[in-house]
Amino acid sequence: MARYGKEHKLATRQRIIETAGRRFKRSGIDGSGVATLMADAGLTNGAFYAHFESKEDLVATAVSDQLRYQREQLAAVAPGRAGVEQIVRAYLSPEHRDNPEEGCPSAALLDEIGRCGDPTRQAYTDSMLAIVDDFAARLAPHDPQSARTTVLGVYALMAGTLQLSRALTDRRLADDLLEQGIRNALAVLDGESATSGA
Amino acid sequence: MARYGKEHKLATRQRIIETAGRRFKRSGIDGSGVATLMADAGLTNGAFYAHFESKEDLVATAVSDQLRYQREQLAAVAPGRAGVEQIVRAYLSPEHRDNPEEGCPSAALLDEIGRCGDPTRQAYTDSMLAIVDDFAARLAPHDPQSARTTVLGVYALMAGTLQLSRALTDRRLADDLLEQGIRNALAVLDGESATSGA
DNA sequence: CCGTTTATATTATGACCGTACGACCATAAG
DNA sequence: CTTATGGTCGTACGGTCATAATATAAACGG
Repeated sequence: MARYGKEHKLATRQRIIETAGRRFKRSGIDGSGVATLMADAGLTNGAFYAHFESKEDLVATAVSDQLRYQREQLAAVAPGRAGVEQIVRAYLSPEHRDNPEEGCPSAALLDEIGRCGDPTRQAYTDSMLAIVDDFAARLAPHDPQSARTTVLGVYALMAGTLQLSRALTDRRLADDLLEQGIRNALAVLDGESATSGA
Repeated sequence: MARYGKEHKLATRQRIIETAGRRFKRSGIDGSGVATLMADAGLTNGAFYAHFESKEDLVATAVSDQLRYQREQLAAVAPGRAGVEQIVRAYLSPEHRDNPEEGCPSAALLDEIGRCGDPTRQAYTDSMLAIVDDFAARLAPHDPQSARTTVLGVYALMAGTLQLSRALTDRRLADDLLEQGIRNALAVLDGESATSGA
């Protein structure tokens, strides 16, 4: 009875989710209307509600998807301290700052997510925990439970630093802040591993 | 010829700015309409444009005002390391997290500000620098220039941590993150002062 | 003490965009 | 050729920013 190959709708849905993720990061959640989101995916607004119950439904889904993608990217980096430093430097780079739509969803949307309803915040929390646990296991295989909070703290540090760097009009200052953020992130990570390692 | 006491309009303007600041922090910038903002101040939408050129004009003004207020609050705290620790603990407290409309404008709005136009970001930058220079002078009277970036980094760390704590639905985890943020902020501050002091 | 003057605020209006839904259509699978 | 699926288009209703016309109220002169 399947009139369309069953991938069709799923592929469309996925396309909407991905383009929406990018649009949200560029224009904000409240700043992105359904019509615009659908146009980004090459569709018109009416088709939206065949794929999602509501805008909030899409928001939660897109946030999850964005964090899932971020998790994959992080997992692809070489293990060990060298990998960690590479991640930190890439995250707190001028390139990342200047291309929010291709970057971290938390840096682009965190305060807006904080104002979202429970379903969206729950989706964010779940996906966030997957990232953090992934990373904690790599960072401290002997005690991933305690490393969880450390990783969360560093993540917050990096997201906040990138946001502030984006908000400043003084380029020089914004660049200096990124450098400072790298030092801070590494100091926290090294300091913590020394503490828990000793 | 002034038929109204000249304070009247200024007082009204200030009332709009202050109530708008609170509303922005609660509902976001894009999430707050002009009519709502005016109703908060006990007025109707039409009167808005007698006080401000546009919504963006108000946003820039309100952001400045919020940061000016934050600067005053910070200046009122006792100097020395004890004062610094007090500030960090108050900032990264569950009370602050759970009352965004009375709290830090950066924690509530930073990513949205990053997407604002130049005038707003410029206003943010100027007010931010006033806070940071204030604080840097208190923290390292001998070398406030270098302390500037340190303070900016800690500010970003704290804002990001508070945002993330607000986004998480797991209360326990959110609380743990705040504690971790306090440790991180103090570690950065103590580490930096040791470096520049030695 | 009262009316005039004028600043301030209200209400009405404009054109546009927001979410959400329903009717209709084209197409591709069987 | 039938059928249901995924899509477009049109629509409802409210909210958005902004402006203009109108009403109100405060301070002054007489």
